[in-house]
Amino acid sequence: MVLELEKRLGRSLRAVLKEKYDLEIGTIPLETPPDLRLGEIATPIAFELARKLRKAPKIIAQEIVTALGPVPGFVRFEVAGAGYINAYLDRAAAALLVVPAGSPPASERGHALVEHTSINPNKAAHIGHLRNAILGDTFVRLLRAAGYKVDVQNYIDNTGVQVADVVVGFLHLEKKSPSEVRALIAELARKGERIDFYCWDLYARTSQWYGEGTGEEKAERKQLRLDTLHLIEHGGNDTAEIADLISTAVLRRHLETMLRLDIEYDFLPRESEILHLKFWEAAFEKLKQSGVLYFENEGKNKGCWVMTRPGAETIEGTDDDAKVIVRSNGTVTYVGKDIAYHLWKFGLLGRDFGYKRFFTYPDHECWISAESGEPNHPRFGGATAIYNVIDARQSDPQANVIQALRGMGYTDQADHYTHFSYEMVALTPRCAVDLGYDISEEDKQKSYIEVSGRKGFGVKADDLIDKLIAATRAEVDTRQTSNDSAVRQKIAEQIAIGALRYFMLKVTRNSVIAFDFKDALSFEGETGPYIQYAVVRIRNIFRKGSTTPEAALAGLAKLAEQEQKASQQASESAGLQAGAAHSAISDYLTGEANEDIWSLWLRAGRRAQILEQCIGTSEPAYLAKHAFQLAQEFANFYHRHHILTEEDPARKTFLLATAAVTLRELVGALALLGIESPEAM
RNA sequence: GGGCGAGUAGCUCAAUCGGAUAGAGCACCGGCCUUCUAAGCCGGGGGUUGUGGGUUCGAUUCCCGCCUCGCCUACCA
Repeated sequence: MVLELEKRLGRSLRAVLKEKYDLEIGTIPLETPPDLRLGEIATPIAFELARKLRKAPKIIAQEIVTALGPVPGFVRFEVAGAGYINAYLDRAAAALLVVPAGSPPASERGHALVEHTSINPNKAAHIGHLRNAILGDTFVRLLRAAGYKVDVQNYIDNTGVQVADVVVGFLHLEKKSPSEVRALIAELARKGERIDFYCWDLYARTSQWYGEGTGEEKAERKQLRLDTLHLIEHGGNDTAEIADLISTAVLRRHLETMLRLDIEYDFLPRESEILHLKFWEAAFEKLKQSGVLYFENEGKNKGCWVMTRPGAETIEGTDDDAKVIVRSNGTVTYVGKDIAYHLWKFGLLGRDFGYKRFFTYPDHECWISAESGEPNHPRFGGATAIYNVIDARQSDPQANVIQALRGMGYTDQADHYTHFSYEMVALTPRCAVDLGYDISEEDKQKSYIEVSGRKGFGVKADDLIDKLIAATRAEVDTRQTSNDSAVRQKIAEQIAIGALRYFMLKVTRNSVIAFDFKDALSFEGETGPYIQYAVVRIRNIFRKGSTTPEAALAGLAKLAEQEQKASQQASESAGLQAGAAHSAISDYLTGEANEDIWSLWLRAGRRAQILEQCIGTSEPAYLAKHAFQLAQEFANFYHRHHILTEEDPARKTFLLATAAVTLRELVGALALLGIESPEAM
């Protein structure tokens, strides 16, 4: 509603500026005034024009208002302050615009590909990975709600050093053969234990082992690590078999963990297929042809294929700062493989993966890459816009990939490549101590300490989820004495997940989250459960009142219809007094005592506006904030206006409709955040 | 050394493209459960927006200098 009216006002203002001053303004700046007494929409445009027109802003504002005339949906415009133009909505009409459920978006906005999660499959997921997956999954929901077709991908680096490290652990610390590893995986599964937790410890032990022993031993172990990596990359040997067993088993665990948070994927492209299907060779040719890559004959990168870094000044002679893509021994770096993969994402590589089914969700299948796949598979790749949810530390390599695409002439694709970057989740020193980690005096002074999978330092995702569910279950048990255990468990899980997802989403992407159990386990104030609680309260009103939100909204629509009829009749019979025919709905939304109600309706009408803001800035936090504010305004309304005891039937209808609209918007906003709305709390 | 990001209330964070009186939550203090659930509501104290300049009608926001912190800066992935 607000978005529509803003667009309408913008068009009217543009027309006035064109006609009166012969000015073409691209977009008129529109903002929300700090107080409802100053209207609902405002523009400071007169300030901008003051210099150009050599007039005081206040005078310009007045001229614009005079020239504006009536605009449908608005009751008046005022000049305020030093030259603001404040627009006042027709409140009853605006509310009636919010009542109908929004039509589903035309799914013609394009084909987006979102890559998120992408955890190395060699250990359990930790809280940093949760932030990634929750941000990515939420953004997928936003894009879909806005009308994009979205493919969700989770890139699996199953042949990298991290997997190699844990394989070294199995082979050389635990002396296990492939069949023994296979047996271990089966054994753990049978006992209901987590293989990714097992690997978490083994990975940390192996990392430590590399650094122990004599200098000679260290060198040997370093070589062992490298040899293991090469055996895995090459494939077709025992080492590679263990890598495949482990990475696949751990990957399954990651999918299970994420499913607890309602996070699903469509496709899992793996590094092994990018290697074996020779994506790089195809990309290498294109990179050479386009001149993005050149062979370095001099300097420190002599003998390598390199590319100029983004933003680098063109310099004469040797560019020692260039990014190495192919090493002098002929092997390709990570960025090189990533360029090839991204050419595939945009459908520019000329090669494709094979596809196999891997994991079944209730309503769809998740596919995984394969050298030779199944004949009938969905199509992936060839997107028009891509979003890579990757932490801020990787902005350099991401920029390199974009630079390469641009250099190859794919400027449109480069422009639609978004590094959806976010800051890491770290632990507060207090939290680290509570978890039993030994931390240095230096670290104790810091406000946060970076987690490290290599050191086994961090909070595992499943541990946190278990802990959250236990805490919410204890609380639910004290409140829901009449519900049975299964119902309580379901509620506890919904609240726990709501708390966790909201915790990760309420902070903007570029701020480091210093994790603390006290904050994460909080269910009061600006939290997911606070919003869920508002939903439950509204549902209770309808339950106690023996009616439904649908009936309430229909009731309001009927009320509006009757008023319109009455007003028409009045104008036909009484002529001049037509304008004076007053509307009850309008009365309910005006006056000092009703400002909170109007404020609630106004915010309920902002969904489309917030959604566009989130997508335009790749920032889900705005929606999280919106949902909280809506819940907060409802809580305020709830305490001031008692609905079920309202005696005036028309006003009761209106108050019920207010609750119904709020309910719909809260449930909708929570769903976009990936948070369920419980029936009871 | 270079690049990127950050510094806002005791703490954790917001603040739309440069706009009106810098806002929330937590913590703290004081009230409110015979009511549609107190996971809630109301009230209160709390700020030289790191610092010094500049740009202008207007700066938390943009520019320059300085201070502090984090990350990136491999022929690792």
